[in-house]
Amino acid sequence: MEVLANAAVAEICKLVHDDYAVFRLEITQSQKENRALRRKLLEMKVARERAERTMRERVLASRPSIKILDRYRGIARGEGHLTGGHRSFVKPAGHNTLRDDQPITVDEGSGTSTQHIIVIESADAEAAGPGVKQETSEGEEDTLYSRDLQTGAVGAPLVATDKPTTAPAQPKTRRSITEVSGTLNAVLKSETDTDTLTVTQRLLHTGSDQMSDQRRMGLGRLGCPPAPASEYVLYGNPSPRTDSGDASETGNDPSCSYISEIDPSNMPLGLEAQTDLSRQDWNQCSRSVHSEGCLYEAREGMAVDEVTVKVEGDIPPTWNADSHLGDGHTQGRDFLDYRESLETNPNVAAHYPLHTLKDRDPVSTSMGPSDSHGSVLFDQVLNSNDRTRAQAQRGEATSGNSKDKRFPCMFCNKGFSCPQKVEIHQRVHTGEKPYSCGQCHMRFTQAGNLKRHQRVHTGEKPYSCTQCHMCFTQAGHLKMHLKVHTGERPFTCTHCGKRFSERSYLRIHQQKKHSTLIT
DNA sequence: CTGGGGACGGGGCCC
DNA sequence: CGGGCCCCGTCCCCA
Repeated sequence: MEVLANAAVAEICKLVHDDYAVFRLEITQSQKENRALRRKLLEMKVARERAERTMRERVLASRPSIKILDRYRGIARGEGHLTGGHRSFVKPAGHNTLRDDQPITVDEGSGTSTQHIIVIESADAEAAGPGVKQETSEGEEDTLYSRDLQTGAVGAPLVATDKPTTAPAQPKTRRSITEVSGTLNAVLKSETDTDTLTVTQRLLHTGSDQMSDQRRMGLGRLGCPPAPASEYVLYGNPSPRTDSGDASETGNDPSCSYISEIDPSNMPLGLEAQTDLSRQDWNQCSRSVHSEGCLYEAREGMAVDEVTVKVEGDIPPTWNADSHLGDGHTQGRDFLDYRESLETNPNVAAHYPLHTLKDRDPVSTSMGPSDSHGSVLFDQVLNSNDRTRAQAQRGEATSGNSKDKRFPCMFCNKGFSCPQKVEIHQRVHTGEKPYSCGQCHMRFTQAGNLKRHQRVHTGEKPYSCTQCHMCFTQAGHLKMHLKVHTGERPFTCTHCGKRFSERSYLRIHQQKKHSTLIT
């Protein structure tokens, strides 16, 4: 018996050993590929940097100034320029002793390091104050960005996604490489949507709106803003195995278990994973948004460190909001509920073929996506769903059983009287905003809302108070205002009897004073 | 309290 | 007459 047991153990050990060897081999190969890609990236950076510096030195006068490095896009900004000296931190192309864990520095300049480089890591150039202008014009930047978009498709070579970097600071380079090495997370994410969505949800709600419209115009094939070059350098990595975490950089021996707590700064970005079709678009969108969220939040100094995702063991391939999102993630849950609805709601199949949503690009179908779309858009989607849910809880949502409302929403099953109503309503879920303001790039789900909005620009205030000559852009505001004169306070607190003119005031009051919510 | 926007229902018009 | 489409009014939320 013992002999048999020993034999079994020995056989198991042998199998494990063999598999381990194979695994290590594959990891090593992937590491090599990663290093090769990394080198190509650096070579590209150096080449572009040289070219750009040469051009700038020809054109601009030599005067010391401030250079702001955008660490996330690799685009140097500054009013002036460096006149030479030690300002390049990228390893030269010919340097072949690159080590993964080695800070990459290059002195390609003249060696007269007399300039100071101020690295403002957390903000755009605008935040640096009026004295600092962008050295790179928006047009140029957009052009570059467009190029990135064109080359940023799946399978795009690593080098093609890089952007010219006039003076990439060491942290930037280092960061990029860290991200490149973050392929471990890529596989983890591709295998478990839950990770992505959790992170996405966290990022969505810290969205900023500082993207230039031109950049936002560059939507991916799903209408989602693509991750910037440095963020998706491994997007569509042709390497069949991307799960080779770089041990030297991540500190995780790839041969070890993949149980890891993902470094938020190393979160996978823009990674494409083939999932089932019914969820693919949403996944991709959310990933793209996630990528953008990471990027732009980071640019704004947002603490991406908020995001902590634990990946342990086997995570079910199907999303279970309750098990993966705790309290405080209701919006994320709602967002996911839509996907769940897509899969489970019989109306999806019964009334609207799934492709009707899948084929619809929530953003690209809009007229000139140009606003703060990305994270903000999905933030709105998530928030709006909370509202929808709240309305449903108040009984405002119908079940769809009504004879007059026989057109149900494929997401929430709410019934509407006609397909157009459903289409408009479903924009709550899809985020589609077809109506764009020509003055400010605001976008709306309904034409009427756009029309109302445009009064902001025209200054039109058609609703005048007969009591005080105040004018309002909305009839509802006038109606509300009239209560000032009439003293009407129809909303009474059930706890203290205090009366309010608006329901929202009452709710705020009850939240603050009585810690309760009106029902 | 004001102002801006999200969302929905109703109604008119046209085919 | 019904459906599609559009406009408008309205309620509501939030900053």
